[in-house]
Amino acid sequence: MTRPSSRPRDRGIPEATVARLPVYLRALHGLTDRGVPTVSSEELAAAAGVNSAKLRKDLSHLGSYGTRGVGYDVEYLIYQISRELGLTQDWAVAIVGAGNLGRALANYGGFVSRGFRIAALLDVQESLVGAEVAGLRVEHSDQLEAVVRQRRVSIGVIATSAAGAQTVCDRFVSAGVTSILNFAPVVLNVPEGVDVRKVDLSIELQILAFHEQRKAAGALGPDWNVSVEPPPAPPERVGGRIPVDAVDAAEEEGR
Amino acid sequence: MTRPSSRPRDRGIPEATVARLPVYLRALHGLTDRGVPTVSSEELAAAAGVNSAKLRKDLSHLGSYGTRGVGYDVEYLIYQISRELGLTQDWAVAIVGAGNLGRALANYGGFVSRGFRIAALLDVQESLVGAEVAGLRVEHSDQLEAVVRQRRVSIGVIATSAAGAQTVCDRFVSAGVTSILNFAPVVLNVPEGVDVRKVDLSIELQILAFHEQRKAAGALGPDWNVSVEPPPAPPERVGGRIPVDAVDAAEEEGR
DNA sequence: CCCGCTTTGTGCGTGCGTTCACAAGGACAT
DNA sequence: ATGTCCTTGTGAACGCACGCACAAAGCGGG
Ligand SMILES: NC(=O)c1ccc[n+]([C@@H]2O[C@H](COP(=O)([O-])OP(=O)(O)OC[C@H]3O[C@@H](n4cnc5c(N)ncnc54)[C@H](O)[C@@H]3O)[C@@H](O)[C@H]2O)c1
Ligand SMILES: NC(=O)c1ccc[n+]([C@@H]2O[C@H](COP(=O)([O-])OP(=O)(O)OC[C@H]3O[C@@H](n4cnc5c(N)ncnc54)[C@H](O)[C@@H]3O)[C@@H](O)[C@H]2O)c1
Repeated sequence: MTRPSSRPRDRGIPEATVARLPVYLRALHGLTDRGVPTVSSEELAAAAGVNSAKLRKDLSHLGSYGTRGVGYDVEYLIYQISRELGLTQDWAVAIVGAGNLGRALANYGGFVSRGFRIAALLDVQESLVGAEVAGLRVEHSDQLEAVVRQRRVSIGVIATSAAGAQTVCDRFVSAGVTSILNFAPVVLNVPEGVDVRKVDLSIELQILAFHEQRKAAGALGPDWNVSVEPPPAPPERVGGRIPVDAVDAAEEEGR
Repeated sequence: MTRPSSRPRDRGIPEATVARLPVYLRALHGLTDRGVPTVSSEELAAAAGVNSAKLRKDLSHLGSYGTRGVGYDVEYLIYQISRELGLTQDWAVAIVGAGNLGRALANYGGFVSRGFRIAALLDVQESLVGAEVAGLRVEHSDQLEAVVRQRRVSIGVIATSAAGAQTVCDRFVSAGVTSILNFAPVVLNVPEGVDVRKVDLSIELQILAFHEQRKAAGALGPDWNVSVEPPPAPPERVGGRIPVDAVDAAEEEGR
């Protein structure tokens, strides 16, 4: 009621919606490439692999950008979603860990495509420092804080071994980074206000395995995966309680 | 009421729970490595980064494996979760695409650690075929169907360019693979009964950017990201409708 | 100018997931 | 054997997300 604008009636966009906006955006880019000027919610939803009602509700959170009876103007919608996601500005990203994964990330074209710029690639290992990867020179991770401040890094990517992840995370945070993307198989501890997203290959595989097992189980009857051997330890109590304090510190390479 | 067993009262485990079981499993492995025999829901929850009530409810879906007043036997719980996830058996995985990412995946130790075995690494590019990566020889993707059948591959990983992803996916499916992990920035089309999980770096970054922008906006007042330029196209209608059929076919490198 | 067609934007019912809070259960000491 | 203490397992309340179904709105044709 306060503003006559047709934009966001409410600045609180549901998290589930935010996670889908990039998918819509990609589908829309595909449409512009093919010269399509306008798209209906039905068509766009199909391209994005979602329900059309869900798509419309998602878009309605940004404002009223469609035309009834016609659909959405592709270019305009791209602009609006991009702005909402913050892609109209440049984001400087620092990658720590120049191993297999870190180098693959640095070489990844899709990284740069939408407003994300790799500002630095850091590693602790001396033998890697100075090497050139994707037009970047690997810098020593001692420089982390300096690099973050000087190059206005706002997103940190952790591609180190699991052992180093929490330390790197802490340093990112103390340098002022409040958005972190973590590839190491560790639960990171961060203060309030810092966003962490994790990408965990091992977890994805395990989820797939679970469903795969289900499918197989259906064909073979119930209880087929119950081992003939008795469970390894009929939970027999022996020792007393052992206090566990720094549990989240010691996690080893991807289980 | 039918079975006296203390196991699954209900075989339907919530999807959200399944997604967390691997996290618990990892935390539990960390505990065994430190020789901890028993853990309370409070401690384990802290290690996994979740609410303890949620942890208990999650575990309760598998059965009643805790001891009141004491907690959970670590080894035993590891066994139960592993079995539920299907990790007590071996899963053969085939990776298609031996580019930067595919090679990083093949080299990834955490891949093999828990019952997952890389059965093949395939690529269409002749110059890559025959190369050795992580003890594997790259094979030509013509061999996909043969490899899947002969080596009992049940999980397919797609690490090709976006353009090739759907084709590879179709071939996986027709060869009988019903679980697919997709790294290409494409919405895959699969028949009922096939599970697809996607890992999309670009989406994760965009979600982070969204929240990062939010935080900055709070400090700078509302509407700060509204460009001074008028929106690129005051959605002015020109041409007529253009039918869009194969929308999901044409997607380009990660936007 | 009005009418019919198409598609948006959304109110509403439903179901899932999260969290609180507590009774029930088991271990250990006495 | 009994009491105390601790932790599990879960009932219940709440909130979010999804999808149906429809009224409102714009467009084009007559
Ligand atoms: N390779 C994959 O496909 C893959 C997939 C999923 C997850 N991961 C995870 O990503 C991480 C990296 O994987 P990778 O295959 O590149 O491993 P890697 O061993 O090849 O590379 C790790 C790099 O991080 C550096 N490093 C370690 N500690 C550091 C620190 N404190 N500061 C700065 N640099 C440090 C090392 O010097 C090394 O170069 C691992 O945690 C791994 O579990 C990898
Ligand atoms: N590199 C990254 O960090 C990263 C991150 C996220 C997503 N991705 C996505 O993962 C995919 C692979 O990335 P990359 O960096 O390894 O790219 P890349 O170009 O290095 O490798 C792609 C490989 O796939 C092969 N290929 C293409 N079409 C094929 C087909 N039909 N059958 C078999 N092989 C085929 C190519 O020959 C090439 O070797 C891309 O879709 C990319 O968008 C990459």
